[in-house]
Amino acid sequence: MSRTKKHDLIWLRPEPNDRRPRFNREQITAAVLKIADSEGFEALTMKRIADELDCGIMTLYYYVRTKADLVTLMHDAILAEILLPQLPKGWREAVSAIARRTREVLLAHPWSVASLNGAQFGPNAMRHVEQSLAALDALDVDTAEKLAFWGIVDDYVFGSVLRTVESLTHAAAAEDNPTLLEDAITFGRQQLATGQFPRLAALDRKQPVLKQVKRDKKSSQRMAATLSIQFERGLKAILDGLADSMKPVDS
Amino acid sequence: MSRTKKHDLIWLRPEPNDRRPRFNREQITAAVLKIADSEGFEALTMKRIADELDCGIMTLYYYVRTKADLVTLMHDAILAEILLPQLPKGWREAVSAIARRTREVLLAHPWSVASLNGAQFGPNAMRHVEQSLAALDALDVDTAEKLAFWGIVDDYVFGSVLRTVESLTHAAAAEDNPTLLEDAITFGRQQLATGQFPRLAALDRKQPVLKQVKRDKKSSQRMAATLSIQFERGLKAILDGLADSMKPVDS
DNA sequence: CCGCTAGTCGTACGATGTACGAATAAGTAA
DNA sequence: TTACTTATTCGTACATCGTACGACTAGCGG
Repeated sequence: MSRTKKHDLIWLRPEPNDRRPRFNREQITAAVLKIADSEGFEALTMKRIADELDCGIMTLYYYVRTKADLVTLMHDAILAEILLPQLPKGWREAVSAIARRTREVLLAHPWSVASLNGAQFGPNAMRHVEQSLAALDALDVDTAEKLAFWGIVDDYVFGSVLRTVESLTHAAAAEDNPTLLEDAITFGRQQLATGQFPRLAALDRKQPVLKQVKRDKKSSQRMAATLSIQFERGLKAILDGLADSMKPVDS
Repeated sequence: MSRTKKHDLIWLRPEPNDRRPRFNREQITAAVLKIADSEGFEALTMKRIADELDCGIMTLYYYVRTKADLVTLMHDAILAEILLPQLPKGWREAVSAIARRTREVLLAHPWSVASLNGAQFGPNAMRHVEQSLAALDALDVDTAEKLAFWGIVDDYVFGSVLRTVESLTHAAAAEDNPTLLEDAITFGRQQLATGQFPRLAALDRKQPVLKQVKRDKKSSQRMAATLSIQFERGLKAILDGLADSMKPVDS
């Protein structure tokens, strides 16, 4: 297991390099992100990570106190990705840009939303909040109010991503287990047949939802586009509503 | 372990009652909910559940194929709770009522939001959607549009609850581990001291966030009230915005 | 050359979900 | 009654997981 043997030839002996550990947190975070992105959050095993880095499992615990720490690192990395290099002019555009960016990044790492139970507030979280406040600089209200404003938008973004990820997960599950989809359809039909759901039944009659859909690239793209439009609509509605709520009637 | 011994006295022998299993899913669901509510989602162990029901662990697998099935049952139970006995008049009031109810119930079962990865669509989910559509009966748009409308509101509600639960979790964690809170404060101060966060620093100067707060019942209530007001504000903004987006300019 | 200690990681343990199949008892047919 | 069937219960065994403990190694300052 020892990777550096005692050799006589100097060229085979590593240069004394200040006694550095083999890894640093950045490398470990990168490995962890890679695994989570390509194999899903549940594939994140200490063993899997150690294999990826080609080290012993327990070595990881030199860099990190617990597996939860790794998740914290992952979240902070994500928040770094969310940061915009610069904000567009105008608070509305700025807030929209941050919201869109947040959505994109979270969707690119579908495990992120599901796993943020008890996420810790790290350096990049602070940067993100600061940037969100900066987006609202032009607004003539106090900081607490800006935080509230931003919170509402963020709530919507997170909720939207949450449900989107949810539906993508289902789609994926249906893809590699067709029986599941079949069963779901059967169940849906049964329920509609009870007559308890007139509105849903009517919808299904007009444009059948309960049907086997061939999932090809085209349909996925169309679905993504629909979801994106839906998101924009909600975002616009919220911003409109909030903008209204901020200018008092007497102006 | 056998709970029914062979007795000679008839009164001690159970009446032949049609060979019924000891439990049904309803009872199991109830037990599971009870545990999750009182001890948290992570306390939900097959062993813990079996103990609660006073049966062997493997007995559970007669009623349920996998632990995930239990979670599915839990979610459906929650959705049942969310159903309103009747809807208020007027779409705005109806939608608000459903949204508030959803929030209340989800907050009453904080594990629900965190655990809804891959939740299955059950009977009560259908009822919930149907009711949400019913709330929008008065609107003169087609069903797909109503679904979109409802989706946006639901996204916000979920996101809001998600973040609220998040902050409650943190508060609880800080409570039974004061060191954690201390560390967080130290970290925050360090970060602010770097000067990278002028807006946050200004906020902290005006009304210090980074301080030890004695967590008593009063302060929890005040926090809950604040969060609730914040929620209402967002809800109003969304409904205003959506209502606007639905009446075309030409009327 | 010696002792120290930063860094690595093998071993061991307790906890978990669940596959398998044995044990039991209720019902049915003889 | 007796024997057979089968619904229901659950003990045992196992693979997998996170991680505590402590042994080992190698590079450093003395």
